Amino acid sequence: MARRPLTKPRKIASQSRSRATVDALVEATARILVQEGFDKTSTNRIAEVAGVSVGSLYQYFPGKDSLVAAVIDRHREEIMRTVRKGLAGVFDLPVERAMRKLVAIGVEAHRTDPRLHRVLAEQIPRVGKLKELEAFSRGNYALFRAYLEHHRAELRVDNLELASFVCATSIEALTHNAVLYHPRMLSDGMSGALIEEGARLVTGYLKGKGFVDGGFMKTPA
Amino acid sequence: MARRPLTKPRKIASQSRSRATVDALVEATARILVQEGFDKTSTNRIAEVAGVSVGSLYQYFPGKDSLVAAVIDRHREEIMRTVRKGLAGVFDLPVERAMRKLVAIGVEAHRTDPRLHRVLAEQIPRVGKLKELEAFSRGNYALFRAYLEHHRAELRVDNLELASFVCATSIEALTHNAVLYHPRMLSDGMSGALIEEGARLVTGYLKGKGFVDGGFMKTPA
DNA sequence: ACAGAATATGAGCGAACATTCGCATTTGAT
DNA sequence: ATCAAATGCGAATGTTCGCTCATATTCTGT
Repeated sequence: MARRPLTKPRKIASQSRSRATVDALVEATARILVQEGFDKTSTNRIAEVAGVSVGSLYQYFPGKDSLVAAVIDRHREEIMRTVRKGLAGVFDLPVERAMRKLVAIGVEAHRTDPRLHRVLAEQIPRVGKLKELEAFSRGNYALFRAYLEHHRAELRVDNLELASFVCATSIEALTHNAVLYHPRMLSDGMSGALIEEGARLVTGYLKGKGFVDGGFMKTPA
Repeated sequence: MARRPLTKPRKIASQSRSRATVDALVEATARILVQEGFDKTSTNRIAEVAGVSVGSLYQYFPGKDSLVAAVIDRHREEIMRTVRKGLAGVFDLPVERAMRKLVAIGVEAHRTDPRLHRVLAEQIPRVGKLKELEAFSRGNYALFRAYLEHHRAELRVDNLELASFVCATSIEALTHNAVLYHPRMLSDGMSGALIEEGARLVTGYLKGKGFVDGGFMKTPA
């Protein structure tokens, strides 16, 4: 009965089986989010599905939101793993190929558990994870900018900041929307078409400085 | 006391002052959404801010969600008014100018009460308005496609469907993100720069069919 | 085998909310 | 002036849900 008041729910973790409990809880949260929706995702239900009791839940998580946050973190890490893997070598590729690769990576990343991705994307504001998400975006965006600086010679843009924003935003939106809302656009070999178009979009933008009034494009030096 | 049971909350409206009540409720909902957030937006609070009683609220709205839905509809209509106004004459403009105009319209549309727009964008999934939003997107998207068909001769794309998706998605994302998350990008005369870049992005995509391996662009016929 | 720490349990408390219903007040027509 | 319908009121009700705590079970080192 040497029970010191564990009033404030702890977050400190595990020595053996508690690991399993934590995993089960996070896994259950993800499953419920996908299959039953955010509203049905109550602490009691999570515990039930995880096969543990609510009490145990509160041993490791201060509340429902932190459970969802854990799911988000887990998902994001999985995505980053995909991205890092794909990013290898891209830095030294010439623009056209690099862009094609980047769009492909975007598609691939969004394909990581799309149903979960969609729910999370929709419910992130609710959990106050927006800040982290913006940070994440800014990261990609900075990475992109670094690439552009490195390849400045091949480009015909003067404002790299703006160009990074334009490209990163477009690629993100394109892949996000395609995967989540137009899945049939990616069935069969169609995904190649999207990648091709996306790459062409940003490549043209980066390499072609604009139109002279007749409809001509200039060629990079 | 000829009181027939009004149990089921009605939605039928007004003959005079009830109009004011309904307006006050919707207006209060919008104000609370912006200033206090979705979570604080309870029926009681809405009634309080609107200066009416909860009972009256339930006379006209079956519940909190329908209030939010009303706000959404109202906002969307305002946006559509802006868009329609801007769209006049665009249909017959040549590609480059049309695109510039379209991006400008996107910026303008998102500037309609950006704070409300942001909250709504974040909370729409919660209210089950996603279907309508998708329909709305598809509308713009169809409009865009119609434009492309009309100007097919000036273009160098073979898949109009795909091209519409690429352009509409990019413009939407660009303007949305710029207005809501990078407001300083539009202060001063900077908005011109964004419009210029966005227009160049899609125009280049539509008119330049792609690259030959050396980095050349072809010129439209 | 034993003690104490770690972990697990789940009924139940309490706060927040949505919603109702009996009644009061206003409006519009006669 | 009078009445019925429309509108408005808000204390009271019921439900949902997060969260706690007294207790039970398991684990680890000795």
